[in-house]
Amino acid sequence: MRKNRPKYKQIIDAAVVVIAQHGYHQAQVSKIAKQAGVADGTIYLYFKNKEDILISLFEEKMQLFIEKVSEYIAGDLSPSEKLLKMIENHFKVLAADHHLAVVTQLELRQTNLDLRLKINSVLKEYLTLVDQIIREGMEKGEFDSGLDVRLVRQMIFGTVDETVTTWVMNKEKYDLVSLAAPVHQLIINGCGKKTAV
Amino acid sequence: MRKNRPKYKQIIDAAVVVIAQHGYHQAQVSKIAKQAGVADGTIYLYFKNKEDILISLFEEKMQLFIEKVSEYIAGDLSPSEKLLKMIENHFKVLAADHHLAVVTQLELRQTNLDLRLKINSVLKEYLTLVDQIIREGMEKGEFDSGLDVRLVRQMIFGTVDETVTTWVMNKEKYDLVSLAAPVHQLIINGCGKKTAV
Amino acid sequence: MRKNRPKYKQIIDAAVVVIAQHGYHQAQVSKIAKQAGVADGTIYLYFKNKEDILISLFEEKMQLFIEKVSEYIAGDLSPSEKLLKMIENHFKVLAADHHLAVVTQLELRQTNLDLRLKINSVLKEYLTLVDQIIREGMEKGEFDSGLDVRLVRQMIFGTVDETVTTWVMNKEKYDLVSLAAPVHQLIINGCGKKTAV
Amino acid sequence: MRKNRPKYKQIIDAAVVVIAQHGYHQAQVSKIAKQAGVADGTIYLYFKNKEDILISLFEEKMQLFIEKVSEYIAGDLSPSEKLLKMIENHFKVLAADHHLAVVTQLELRQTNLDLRLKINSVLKEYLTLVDQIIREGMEKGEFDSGLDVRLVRQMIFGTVDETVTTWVMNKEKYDLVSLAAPVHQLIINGCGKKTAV
DNA sequence: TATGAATGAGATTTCATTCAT
DNA sequence: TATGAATGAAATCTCATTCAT
Repeated sequence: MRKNRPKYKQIIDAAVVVIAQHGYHQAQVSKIAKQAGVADGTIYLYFKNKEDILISLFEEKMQLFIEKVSEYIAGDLSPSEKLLKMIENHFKVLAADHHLAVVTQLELRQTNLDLRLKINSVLKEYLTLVDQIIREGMEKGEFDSGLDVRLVRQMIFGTVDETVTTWVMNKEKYDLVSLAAPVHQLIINGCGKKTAV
Repeated sequence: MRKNRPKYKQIIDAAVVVIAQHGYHQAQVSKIAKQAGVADGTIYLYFKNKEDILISLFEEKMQLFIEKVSEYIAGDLSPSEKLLKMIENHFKVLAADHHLAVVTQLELRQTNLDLRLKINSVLKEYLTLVDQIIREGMEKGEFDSGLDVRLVRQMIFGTVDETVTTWVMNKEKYDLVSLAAPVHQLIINGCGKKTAV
Repeated sequence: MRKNRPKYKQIIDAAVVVIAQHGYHQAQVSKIAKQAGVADGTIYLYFKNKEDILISLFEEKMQLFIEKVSEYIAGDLSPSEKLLKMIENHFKVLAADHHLAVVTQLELRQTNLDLRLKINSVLKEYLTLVDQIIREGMEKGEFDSGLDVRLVRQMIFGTVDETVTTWVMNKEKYDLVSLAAPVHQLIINGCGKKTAV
Repeated sequence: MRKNRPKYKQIIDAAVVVIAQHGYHQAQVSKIAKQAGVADGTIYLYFKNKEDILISLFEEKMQLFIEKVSEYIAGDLSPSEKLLKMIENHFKVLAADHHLAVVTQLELRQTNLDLRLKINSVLKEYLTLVDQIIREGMEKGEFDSGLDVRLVRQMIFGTVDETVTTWVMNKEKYDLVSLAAPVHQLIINGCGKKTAV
């Protein structure tokens, strides 16, 4: 399996660094090869083409989110607590890796539509986990049972994503992780059962 | 003033159509010129360069959002109602113009970072209006007075934007405007005063 | 006759200024028109095309050289003195008009071959006057009767031209006119030591 | 070193041919590439840009002049004989290569000022050799010790250059090399009759 | 596996010239 | 005569990908 070959990860990490430092449009294959310490042609022994590097990069890094969140979901926290953990994890991973944050929030969005659709389908697995939390919350009576799962998922992901992007665009000059609690609160309020109307 | 000359709008509208139909990276100046019914060189009598077309396009169309929302804000609706109107307007404008929706949600995001920052500064005016609604809601006691305005704004814009993008990516196969009420409800719940905890 | 119409000289003078200030390749017709205070289209009422402006400019300015030299030739100076006068005049005219010097020595040489050939044919009249002086010198026994007139003319013009060009390229930081005497001396006497003076 | 790679000279020679045949302004990179038998992009592996091709071309060919003249200078000819050898060499090199003559005398002068200044600084090495001959002649008492070296150099180079240019413009229809002696004679002795020989 | 020299398609922008007013 | 908005042809350079070694 290609993923086990040493240069596979080497090239992906080089891509993250090069894209973060030079920007998506200045991240030529030759620059990535140089950063990875391999020849240009070697890239093509591990990846079908440049787009494949980016998708693989996204798949690889998305695991960092999915593995953790899967753990939380399997655990016996309440749905609201699971959501908090998920948001915290999302913020922590990106706050811990500046390059990755820049790449996922800013640079990778400059790609063509075709690539974006492929990235979206990688993202789907993550979003499905969000859906599971929402459904569990509704079933357990913690969230309003009349919620539109898709809309709520969009609210959650939209809010989280916009929060991270704004943070990156502001040069990460405030603490992202500490925003997890208030963001969670805003979302939970939105999902919460109406006490009395 | 260039904006009053007939070909200014003509070229911008042509750009929207061409970008929507062919995608950002296939929207060559010559294609836009042809669609606008002018010579390639004529484009440069109205716009400094290709990037300038896109920024102008965004500025021009952003007015469709800002003017309406400014009206609502000036009116005597409650903050919650103003927010609903804003969301409705946002969805209506984009639902009514397929090309524009594709361009703003998908194509214009493929531009380089530099252009995106310029687009963001145009967007700022719109976001400021959202801030005004949030603040008014907090002052009038309709929203929780302890809210972090920036976070709430990010939630609102993030949710609305994600909702529209998902709708566009799903080929607009369901009704966007009817999502205004439930999206608004989700947001209001998030902002609402805690009745009892 | 077009040359008598007021805007003819106005446009030529504008061309000299614009070319001197912005360089040949940045001397667009629209810039010349603006400097001359006329509309772009007006240029074409006086000149067939851009090339025609330049040739006319050269013809016009070449008169400054030819008229004077014709006078000297008609006078009763010795051939050697006539040559000195000619060189002096050449240097004086260019030293007195910085713009003209830059245009003739540097900018006008960047034109395409076709234009240069036309300019050369304008120059021919001037070179013919040089030939007359040489021939007269030979006939009067002041110059060696075995001289190849064409070669001598090339030496004279080549030396004079190279001297002016070097002076312009050195930002005209020394006095050009005072070089007339030694240049004349070199030409008349050559480098060889006079066996007896 | 790039100069040792076979395609470096191949491209330069192709440039000389293409420029001579089609003229400077019609010497597109793609034409040069085709003539050199390489792909357009290959040009840019050897040269920074189009201007770099021209400067390199000039540097490369200038060696043909400099090497020979350096030899003569090192030899034990008299200064006057060295000068004759230099002029002869200058004429021989250009007479032997029609394309090169057209390129250096006509086409390369149509370039913008910036490039011309760079070419001039390459030329400087050659002119320095001329200066050496002049100084040696003055020291050895062969030339007038009161000469202004710069002026003499301008006379020599101006005369030689003008002679070659005229020859090229006249379609090289007479023998250039046989002009070396009379040109040398003119320079050495001037037009003045020797009072005693 | 690994290399890296070579490939070649493709698009923005300028500016001399025209022509309807 | 005079205007100036509109025209449209034309060329440099980049960079993902290949393939002979």
